[in-house]
Amino acid sequence: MGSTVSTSVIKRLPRYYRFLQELMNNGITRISSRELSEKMGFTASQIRQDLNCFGGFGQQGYGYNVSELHDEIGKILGVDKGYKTILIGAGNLGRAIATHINFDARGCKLIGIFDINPQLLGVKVGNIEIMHTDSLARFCKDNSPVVAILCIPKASAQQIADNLVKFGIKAFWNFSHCDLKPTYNDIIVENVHLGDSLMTMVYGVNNLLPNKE
Amino acid sequence: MGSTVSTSVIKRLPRYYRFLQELMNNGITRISSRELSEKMGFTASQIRQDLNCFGGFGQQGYGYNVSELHDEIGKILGVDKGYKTILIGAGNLGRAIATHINFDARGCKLIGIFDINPQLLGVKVGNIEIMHTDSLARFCKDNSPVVAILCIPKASAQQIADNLVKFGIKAFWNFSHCDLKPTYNDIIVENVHLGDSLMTMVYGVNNLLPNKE
DNA sequence: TAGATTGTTAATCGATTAACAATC
DNA sequence: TAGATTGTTAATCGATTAACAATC
Repeated sequence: MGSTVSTSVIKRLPRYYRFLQELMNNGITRISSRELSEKMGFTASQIRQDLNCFGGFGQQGYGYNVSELHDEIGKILGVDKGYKTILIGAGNLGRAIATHINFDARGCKLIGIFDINPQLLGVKVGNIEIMHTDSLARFCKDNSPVVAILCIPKASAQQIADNLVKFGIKAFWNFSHCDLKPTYNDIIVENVHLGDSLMTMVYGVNNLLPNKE
Repeated sequence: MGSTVSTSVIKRLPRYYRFLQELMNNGITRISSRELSEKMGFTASQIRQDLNCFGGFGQQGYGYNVSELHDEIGKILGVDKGYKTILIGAGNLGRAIATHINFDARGCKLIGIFDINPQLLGVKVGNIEIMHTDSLARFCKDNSPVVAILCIPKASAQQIADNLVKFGIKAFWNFSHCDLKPTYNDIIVENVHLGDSLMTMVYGVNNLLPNKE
């Protein structure tokens, strides 16, 4: 239960989950850590090490049952939990996230979208009507969402996050251009810095290409 | 030049860059590794260690000059390079990326957007007209883009990437739901797995909340 | 049974932190 | 000069890899 698994391992779990899904789709029912390692680019040792953080899912002399392992990892990740989720900020990025992400397959259920811009009120994104940020408190009281996705400018992000914690939000998926510091303990924060990711890539290019200057 | 800096360090550079920008905006001209460590949540040791991978930017007894350090890191990252960039896939996510990201401030210059859907031809995203994927070869010949952003379904991602490499693309910012394996060497790939990020967060929630079952 | 492959312990490697001499 | 803080080396910590006994 509570025994903490390192975040390095956790971050690899979704990747295992994806590859196992792929294998299932290809009708492969059984795989050894060595075969999986070749497909995924991890070492077989690491795969066995990782999986054994959660239990012995394999069988000596046989390997792993693909769909069984897939389901186990899904359970560990919580893909079937359907945590009630709201999205704040229905700009370009917010609307894209709302429509592009398969929340249901990843343990979330999108139940509300909010924006501060009155012009967006009632506009539909997927099958959800955008509501005004003013109605957040009421909505949270009535529906008890657990996860909040922040697609708002960094200036307002911290303050809105603080409020949301008061409204009972337990986790943030944060696309705002800042590092959230939740005021309270036991709040999960996953910061997504797309700009940082792009700059990392640019560093790579910059150090790959011969400088022409 | 070529002396390799670990990716752990590289991935922290954009974060330094952001915080230093923030400090500049607040009119702070000078900072010690200890002060910076408190703001950023790294240890002072790590900050000095990181920066010294690239040179001695500080001064004993004084600390670091904020704007100088900011500019040095910017130069290391290549934020002023303006690498010509194209975006493939003008769906919800593609259009959001095109409009939401400040490419110019991150070493990229978005010069073309492509989609396979004929209905999108000529539609403007920002100030760029969507072109058909069929014209990619021609466009690359004429304009020599270096970076490609992939916002296309995973089924077609690998094949399009292979083609783009033939057209001279040197780096991918990949939002497709797959891990790109570029066929050639010396190609930079930055995979962004938004779904994985969400699942990591869900794992956190799942292991934080008391299971009610 | 013999062969294969796991689960798990031990060895290695790399990254982070601590310490301190150099120096502004 | 004395105080502060870097640059850098050494110590620690954690994560990855290798090895192998257990076992299917």
